[in-house]
Amino acid sequence: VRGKSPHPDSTRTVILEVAFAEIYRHGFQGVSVDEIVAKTPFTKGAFYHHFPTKLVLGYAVVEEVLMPMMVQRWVEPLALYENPLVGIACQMDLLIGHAAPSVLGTGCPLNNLVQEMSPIDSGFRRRLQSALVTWISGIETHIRRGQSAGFIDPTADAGQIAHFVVLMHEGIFGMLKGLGKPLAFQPLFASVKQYLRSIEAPT
Amino acid sequence: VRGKSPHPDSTRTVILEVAFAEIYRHGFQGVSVDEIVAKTPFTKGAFYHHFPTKLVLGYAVVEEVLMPMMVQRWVEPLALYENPLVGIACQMDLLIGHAAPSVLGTGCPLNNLVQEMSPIDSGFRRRLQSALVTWISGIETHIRRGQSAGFIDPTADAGQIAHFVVLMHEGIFGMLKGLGKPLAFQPLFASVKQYLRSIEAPT
Amino acid sequence: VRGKSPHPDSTRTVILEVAFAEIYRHGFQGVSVDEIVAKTPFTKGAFYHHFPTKLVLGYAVVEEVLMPMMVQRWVEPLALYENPLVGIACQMDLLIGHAAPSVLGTGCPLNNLVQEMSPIDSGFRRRLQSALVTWISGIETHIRRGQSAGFIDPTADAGQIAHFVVLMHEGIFGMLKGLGKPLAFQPLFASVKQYLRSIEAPT
Amino acid sequence: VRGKSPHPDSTRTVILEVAFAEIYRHGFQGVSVDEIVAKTPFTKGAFYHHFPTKLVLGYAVVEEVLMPMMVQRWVEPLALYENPLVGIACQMDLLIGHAAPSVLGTGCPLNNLVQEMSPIDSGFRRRLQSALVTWISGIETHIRRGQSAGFIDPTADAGQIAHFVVLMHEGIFGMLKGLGKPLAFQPLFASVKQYLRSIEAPT
DNA sequence: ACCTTCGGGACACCCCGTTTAT
DNA sequence: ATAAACGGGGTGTCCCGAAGGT
Repeated sequence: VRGKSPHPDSTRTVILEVAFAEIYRHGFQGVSVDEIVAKTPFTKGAFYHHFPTKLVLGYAVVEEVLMPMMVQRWVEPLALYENPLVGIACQMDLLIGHAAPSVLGTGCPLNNLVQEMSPIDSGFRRRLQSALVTWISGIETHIRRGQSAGFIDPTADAGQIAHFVVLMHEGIFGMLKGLGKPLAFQPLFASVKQYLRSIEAPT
Repeated sequence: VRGKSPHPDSTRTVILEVAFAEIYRHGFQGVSVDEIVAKTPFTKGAFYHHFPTKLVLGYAVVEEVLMPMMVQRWVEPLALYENPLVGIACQMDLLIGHAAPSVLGTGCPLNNLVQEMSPIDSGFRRRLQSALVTWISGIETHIRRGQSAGFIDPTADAGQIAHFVVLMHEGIFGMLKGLGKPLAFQPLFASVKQYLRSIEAPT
Repeated sequence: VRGKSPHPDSTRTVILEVAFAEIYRHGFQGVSVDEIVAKTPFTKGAFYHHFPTKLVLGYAVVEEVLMPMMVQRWVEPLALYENPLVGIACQMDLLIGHAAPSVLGTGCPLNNLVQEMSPIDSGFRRRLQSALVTWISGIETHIRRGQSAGFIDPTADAGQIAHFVVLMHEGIFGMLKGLGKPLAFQPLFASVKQYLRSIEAPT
Repeated sequence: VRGKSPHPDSTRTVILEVAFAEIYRHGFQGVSVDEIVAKTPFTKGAFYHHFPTKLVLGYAVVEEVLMPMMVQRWVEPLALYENPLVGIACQMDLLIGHAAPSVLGTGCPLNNLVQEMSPIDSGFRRRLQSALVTWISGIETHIRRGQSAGFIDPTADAGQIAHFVVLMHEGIFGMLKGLGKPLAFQPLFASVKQYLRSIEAPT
């Protein structure tokens, strides 16, 4: 944050966002630095001024773009719902069931990177693991709130539920991507709702 | 099938298996033809004698190695169990819960390729989709058998259940890969069993 | 020229010789692989088929081009002279004093590489050291012959003389290169002859 | 020398000295501007404020660091000796024979640059030539003094001797660098002394 | 004036998947 | 079935200029 400029570090930010979009679509190994800079108004010289290597760019994308996005999309909105189980189902229906078909074919950005880079590079592994844990922890907090508020079976293990909720998100993304048919969402979503009902507090 | 040789097409088979192993670990884009042939007793010339391009090799790996393997590991063993729900749980516990930790870090071969290649190449997409559908259909057959035999709620949608069962498999693989801790299997497995119980036939 | 040709591996040889010439003129660090291949009828792909890295090419140039050349130019011709001291002086006069001025400005190939690469890379250092030792040993053999034949003071240390003879060769090359005036050869050569006279056998 | 500042031109001086040291070890082409500035407390911007190009820096290193150093190390000390031949031998023994082994492996700064840059760039060539001539002239002055004082054969050509003395310095540096063994100094030094004796004034 | 951050392209070395000649 | 050759592209570095703060 330098001086009075309104766009303090726009170059870096622009590169990060473009890189995120390209990595999202072609994978980290499938994108070249040339392709990324070609989609920005800058050159490779500017790129390597901000990021020493492509790998470091990848790390920055995870930390500065992907992780905040996961929290913003999947955790924070839950605060708007009194019953977190309702929130989870509604958000899933909203962000996946009603998403553009093109997005569904590309899957979940976090899941994509986990599948591709976790076994290859430990730097990625650590950061992606951290993102996953953050996501799960965020869900867990809301599950506990739902237990306190009497919506969820208080004897259930909140952490275990949170893990499974995230698993179902990743699983849905993966299945839609693999099946290539957005229509597959409804049956899968039905099973999700059935699971969520099974952990409601007994009335 | 060349005549008197006891290993009719050993070259092609060896390449396929080596390629499968390398692709499994580094991804399709992360492996080079050189690396693959270096792990076989053959040369690059032999490689291009059997496969016109790297992409065609990838297709052959999916069709001739990966897809049979999925059926053999996840569908056929279910025939050994009277109750398919028990079979699903037992196989999952056996092949994932008791697998070597190194395998868990590399995930599910099918899921890996789906995540990496489905959005990039339509040839891969079709073949991987076909593999997924085959897997799901195989499960569905056993689910129907379980309904007929009175183990599973007969009013449930067998196809929907089969989809979710596969989703849970891929989800577990993905979560274990992302969390990097094989210990995460037990809590996830607990949720899987809870779901399976929820679709049992009412007694 | 391929097949039953008497030059079975011409590509590698051509690259080696072109590389030697370029390195001779611009130094190893001063030449790019692109420049080298541009001066051959081949492409970069062919280059990296024969040499895994630029460094390995450099090693091969030392071993396969430079070292044989030193022996051929500075050691073998001495066999033609009954008195090796005469041979040393005549060869020096012939190969340096009457060489094209352009050659003198570029110095001695061995000395050039020693100055540039010895302190930087141990692989170069070992090979260049070996070339120097070979040169010195060759000279020493002829010095001993001269002692047996009664031309050289038999009490002198043949190895020490050989070292100094090589030193004078490198020194002359270096001075001519540094002074940039081929005319400087005569006074330097006069001192060389004076030294050689000082080790003649006493009459 | 700028007036009231206590460090008149420290930035430029610091860069020059760091550059000299780096060029000494890796050669001019082997050092990058980045490496040089990284070893100073300044940035690349400061560098290019003082030196328009890397080449100009190289020229400045020759003129302002290397050349004064040569005079100071190899010419001025000779004034301390009544007999310049003794001075030459003693200084050589002192500055080479008793130098740290690490220095010997890096050779003579002047010689290094001559070998590397003289054939490549005329600006370097002129300046290095000038440095060499200065060195030789300095030696020649002392040789004449030695002739007047009766230590050196008065019929000898002082310029020729001076050239050969410098040749021997460069030759020794080159041989030690190439052979990689500081132990080689003694035999070489013995030959040097023998040459020096051969030009003594006849008694 | 001095120094810094930022950016620009050209080019470095090396590897890629592939074809051709043998 | 092979070794040799092919180019185009991979990441990263090079030297340097531009705009602006102190």
